[in-house]
Amino acid sequence: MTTSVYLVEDDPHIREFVAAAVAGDPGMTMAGTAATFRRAVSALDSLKVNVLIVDLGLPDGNGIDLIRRAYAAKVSDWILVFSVLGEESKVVAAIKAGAQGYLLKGGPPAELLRAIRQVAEGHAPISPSIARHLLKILREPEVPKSGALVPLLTNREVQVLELIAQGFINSEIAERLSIAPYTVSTHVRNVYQKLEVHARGQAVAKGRDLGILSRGHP
Amino acid sequence: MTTSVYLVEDDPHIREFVAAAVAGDPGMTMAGTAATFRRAVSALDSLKVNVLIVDLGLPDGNGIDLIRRAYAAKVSDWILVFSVLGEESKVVAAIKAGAQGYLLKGGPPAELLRAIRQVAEGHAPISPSIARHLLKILREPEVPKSGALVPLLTNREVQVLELIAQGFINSEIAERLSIAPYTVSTHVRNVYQKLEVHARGQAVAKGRDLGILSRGHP
DNA sequence: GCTCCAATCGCATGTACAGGGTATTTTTCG
DNA sequence: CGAAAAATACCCTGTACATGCGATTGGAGC
Repeated sequence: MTTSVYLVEDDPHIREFVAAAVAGDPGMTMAGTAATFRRAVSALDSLKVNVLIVDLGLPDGNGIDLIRRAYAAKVSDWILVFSVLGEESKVVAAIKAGAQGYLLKGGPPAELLRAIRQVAEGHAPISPSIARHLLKILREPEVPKSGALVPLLTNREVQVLELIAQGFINSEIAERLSIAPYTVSTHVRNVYQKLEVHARGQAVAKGRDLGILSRGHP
Repeated sequence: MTTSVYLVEDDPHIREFVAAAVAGDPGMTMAGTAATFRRAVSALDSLKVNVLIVDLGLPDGNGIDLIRRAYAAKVSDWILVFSVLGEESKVVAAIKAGAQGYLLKGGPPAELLRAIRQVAEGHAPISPSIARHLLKILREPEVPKSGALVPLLTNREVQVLELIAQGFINSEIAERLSIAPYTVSTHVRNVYQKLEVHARGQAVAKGRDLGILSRGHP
């Protein structure tokens, strides 16, 4: 049985390169390619292949998001990330989104083919440097404690900020906390001052960056 | 420079097998072996090797604990776990304890030697099945999706949302994107509709949860 | 007892925002 | 080329927001 491959990659050179490599292997066939995030997304509907290869450096969108969609839609048995150096920070996000393998560009063609063959056989191809990155991440799962520079919000302020992140307006927050809307305003103002922001959206963003706000459930 | 190897393994057959394999490689030397947890621990004091290989299936003790001690005592540059099938649940624990690589028994001798050479060169040798296990673990914290697909924002909408997360008001966003404030309003409205939100803070929160917005640098 | 601070409540002002429309141009893709 | 999608632009209305200020209460800690 042949292994069908679908490639999402913006660079035409790499696209042809991969296509040629796959076409040259008797056990594989190219099921198609997409050059942009948007095209890939619209192709997902009617797509059904064995291996989906995604380049994270797409010009028009979020490769992680694409992986998540493809994974949710079960368009492929396996998803491989094909990325350039310097995007290692996206490794975990990509894996969480559903990728089984993570390859770095720049290797010889044989390595790519070997990786495709590996996933088809149920293995997980991961570049050595990526594997090292994974180990590091696993070993230091919790290090958001960056010194004591994090502004300390009071309990109430955190509660208010959390409700802001959920889209409530001040009067609704007041209701939920059984306090007066004026008081909510005060809390909001104090949050702004401590986070050095001046808008609700910015406060939410900074609150997340600082680890004050917990993530939701997407 | 030769790579010195120390092996902790209870099965005499495997011990001799590994010793023979290492001895047969001109670039490696066996620095010693230990058959039990107790012996290995007492050997740690005066041990100093390049690669420490630990079998997790020791009869008299906790291999994870041994790794932790060895890691804390810095007795080796690298620690490899050499385990039998079915002990994958210990993978994460071993890695957190300090192991850099995780191999499964049963492979050909060449694979073992290759792994030792890999760690000596700074790579992380991980058996394919172990790698798959790691991926599964990494992916598990991900909350199961409720079927709803990730809303698809256009480039402009993402840009606008990013600027909102940075605290800019619509007119400032318009300036930065060289468009009319009215247009920004339109984009914001479209973002709200797609994300099913109705406030700036909520949009930022959801954008982050969905991976549309990248995190900042806290 | 006194101080500090979180938490509470209040007012006033000007601006920004959300949400309802509609319509044109530019890009993209088949 | 022609259809579709994205990006652009505009208007209006009522409400929410940001931000200036002052003030009281209750608890923690010295």
